[in-house]
Amino acid sequence: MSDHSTAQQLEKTYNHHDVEERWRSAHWEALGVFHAESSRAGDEGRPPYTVLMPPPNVTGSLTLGHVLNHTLQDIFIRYARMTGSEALWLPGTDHAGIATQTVVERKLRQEGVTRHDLGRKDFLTKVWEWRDEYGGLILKQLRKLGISCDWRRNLFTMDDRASEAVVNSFVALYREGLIYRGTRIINWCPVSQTALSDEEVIMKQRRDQLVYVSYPLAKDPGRSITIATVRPETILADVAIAVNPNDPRYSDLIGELVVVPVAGRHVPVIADDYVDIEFGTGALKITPAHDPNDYEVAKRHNLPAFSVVGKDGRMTDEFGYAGMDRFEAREKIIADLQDMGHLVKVEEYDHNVGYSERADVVVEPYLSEQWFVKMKPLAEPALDAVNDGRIRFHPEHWINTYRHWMENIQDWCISRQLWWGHRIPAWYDDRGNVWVASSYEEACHLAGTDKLVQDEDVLDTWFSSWLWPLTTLGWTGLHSDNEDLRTFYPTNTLVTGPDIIFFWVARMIMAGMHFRGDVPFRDVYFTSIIRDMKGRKLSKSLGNSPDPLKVIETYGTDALRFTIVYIAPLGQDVLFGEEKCELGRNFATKIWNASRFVFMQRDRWFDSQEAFAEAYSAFMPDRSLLSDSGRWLLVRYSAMLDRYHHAMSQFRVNDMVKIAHEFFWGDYCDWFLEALKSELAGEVTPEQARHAVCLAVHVLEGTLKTLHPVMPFITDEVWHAIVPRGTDESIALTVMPQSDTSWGLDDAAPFDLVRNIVSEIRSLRSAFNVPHDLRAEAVVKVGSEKAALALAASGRIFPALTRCEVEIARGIERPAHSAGSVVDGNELFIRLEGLISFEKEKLRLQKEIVKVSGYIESLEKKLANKAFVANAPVDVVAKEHEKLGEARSLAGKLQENLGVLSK
RNA sequence: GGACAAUUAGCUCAGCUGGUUAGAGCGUUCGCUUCACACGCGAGAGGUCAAAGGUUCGAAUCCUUUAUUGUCCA
Repeated sequence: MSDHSTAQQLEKTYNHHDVEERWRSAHWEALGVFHAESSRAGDEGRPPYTVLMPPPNVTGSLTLGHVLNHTLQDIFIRYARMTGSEALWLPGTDHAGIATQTVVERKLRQEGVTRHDLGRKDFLTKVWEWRDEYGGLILKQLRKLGISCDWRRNLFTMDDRASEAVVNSFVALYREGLIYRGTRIINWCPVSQTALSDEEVIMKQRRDQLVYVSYPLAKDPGRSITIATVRPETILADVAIAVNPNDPRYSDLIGELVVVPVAGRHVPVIADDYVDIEFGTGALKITPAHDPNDYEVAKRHNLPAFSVVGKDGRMTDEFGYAGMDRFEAREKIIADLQDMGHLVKVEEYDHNVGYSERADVVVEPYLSEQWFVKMKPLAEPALDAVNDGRIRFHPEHWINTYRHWMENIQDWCISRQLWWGHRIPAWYDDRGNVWVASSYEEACHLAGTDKLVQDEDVLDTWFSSWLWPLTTLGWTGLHSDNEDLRTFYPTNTLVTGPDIIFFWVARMIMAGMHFRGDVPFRDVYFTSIIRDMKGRKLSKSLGNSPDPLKVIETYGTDALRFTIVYIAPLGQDVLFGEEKCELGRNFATKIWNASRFVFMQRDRWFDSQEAFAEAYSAFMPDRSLLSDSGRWLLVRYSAMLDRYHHAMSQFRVNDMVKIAHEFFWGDYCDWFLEALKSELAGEVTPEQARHAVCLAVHVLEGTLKTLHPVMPFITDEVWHAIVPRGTDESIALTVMPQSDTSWGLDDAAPFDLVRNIVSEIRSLRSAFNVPHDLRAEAVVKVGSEKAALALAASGRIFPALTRCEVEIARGIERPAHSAGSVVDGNELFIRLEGLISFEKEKLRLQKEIVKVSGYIESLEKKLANKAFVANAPVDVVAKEHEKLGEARSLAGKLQENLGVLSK
């Protein structure tokens, strides 16, 4: 037990700084409250429930996207914990190869040093130093969100354990023939100077010049063939001109040699089906080193490939452009072609061009030797797992995207020409043979020599991320096994953005299926994309991304968490403005104040904390002691819990939050607590009063639990004030309430009538501009004995809620000088002598009658329709009859009232 | 060009398997410092559910086409 308990009184005003400081993550971390143990789960223990945190980038800092994503994960995990699961949330960070190396290199450049000056070893030392100093920032910021992961298990993708898994899985895949080394045209980023996978290339529309160039025939310079290209600078690397074999325009030229302009080289005209007759001139220049399709064509025709653009995006040719930037060279060669008379024309041309995701420059198709993963064999089981529902996507429609990618999958280029990352476990001997092994020693053993040089390249960061569901649970290779893996794998819910379906989600499924033989998770929840109020994506350059830490400072973490979930429906984009957090802040304040009120009543009706604690622990709602409002509350509470749990089972987190919010504010505060005020002020026995107070606390506590997953701080604070509780106890470890169906419609009906009458009286007062401080008299001509009982039981709440004394009457006529209305078959009249204008009241009644008549007409028409009566289900028809009966009765009463006024 | 999503009140969105007199929050109008809360309470105004066809006894909801917007893939 702790040495102190929390205060039983809440401060007069809610201060989120104090509250969130008191229950911050570090407090629970020190107590180990969010730790999960495989020993507590399993067949005899609690069911395991695991959430895998998408590892944030170590170079990152907290964004609203993180806030949404991690709040959702926290909601799933806290809900699971409170519904009996052994809930494990696995945190970690990602080493982000290119991003991190770029950051550190930029820092070094400010000191006037390049990584090459330092050398590989010293550079990596610098990166680790940087990581130790700044890499924890994002985790620190995440803790501010109050998220409940098992921080003991925090993993970094470059940690020894994760690295071991990377090496072992690489070796395993290589030995199965699923990893190979090959010369191919890959996407090259000239800024980062590394290969990229297809997924790291973003297609952007761009306007370029389509340049028409004529190539003279070698044997007859008077004749020429014209091609169209957007990359005239690569003319220097042309090895052929290709035409379609079925194109009559060029059939006589096939086999001829043409002269490459500027370069002066003679190249053949070849025929290949790949050429599109319709496009451009129907003749295509073939530049195998600078275009993947050309590369294939060249291979078919045994043509050589050579390159004129270097790793840095500058020309490397022998024709006078060497050293120029590729775009500069493009301008120059157009001018030169013009001068030499080869330029036919230039057209503006819109097309899509690949850009490097990180550096935002045009990628260069670059011919080089790289490592690849053969994807087809891995994709098949991964596709099946989603197709047959072993993995479910929320929202479901993302399956289409997933399926499309899986069915058209290309091999994955995994080597990166970087220093920061997992170095490829391949060694070369002096004859150029490659030896793939888990260690240098093993490679030497295989090669039979110790004169081996390791491959210079590192692996794509995603090559470690795709193992995340395995490595976070201690997997280091094919033969790994441990209690955590057995208990917590497959994990349950993955919350991530749809933008990384290919990068990450799909590949994790492949890795999970391949290495562990089972899906890595069962449900994938794709989060909304957060935009600004104008619908634009949040970006640093637009300056439209609010700093979550500042928002937290202003509104509070609970407020931010609540707001972002409240406005983020499943599968829709979210328009976020900082001021929307008022919604969450206002709600937090409401919770605070309502709780304060309830605690005031508790302290008024109980002599001591102990007396309350004793009565409360024994509390069971008792019909004979409850007021109608209390019974009504329990019905509403039970219905709320039903909808709440249902929403959660459907992954409709934002519904779940709305359901709890609506119940608390609308039902609990606006009706129950208001009724309770006047009930406690009236003639109640102390026993009834204490029972009512216990009920108020009981439902407050239950509602706090339902809100706890989304608002962890304030709910813990208020929960600790209910009865004395140690600071080592948490609402997070309590059990979520479930609905209780023993509270049914009969319990709700009496107070529902009272509520409807209260609303009607308020409307009438407002319609006739009755001064708010004027006490008025109302009469209800009850339509049933039940109604009479209900009004008698709750009569004392009317003056407080309506400033009207309400009298129950039978068989009376409409009182003179009154406004009248009908509520649930009961007639209501407010005496308003001197305030009522007969004309106004007549007009109001007439308007009402017109409205009801229209309604009656539509119902009559419906019921007169034989097809409707014949085809519609019986209960639907019955319901329409019922509606009609009620509407007719209402119209009759209104008509009668109007008659009285007209007399 | 293909696939997917969206289009409901001034704004942001609910409305799930067709049967409501179409809802909420914000904003707005009016009244209220009522002993938990003005970050509040109460009462209003505001919508031919993007358009046109179709299915059906019945369509905001299902189907088709069109328009607009967005995302992904060529």
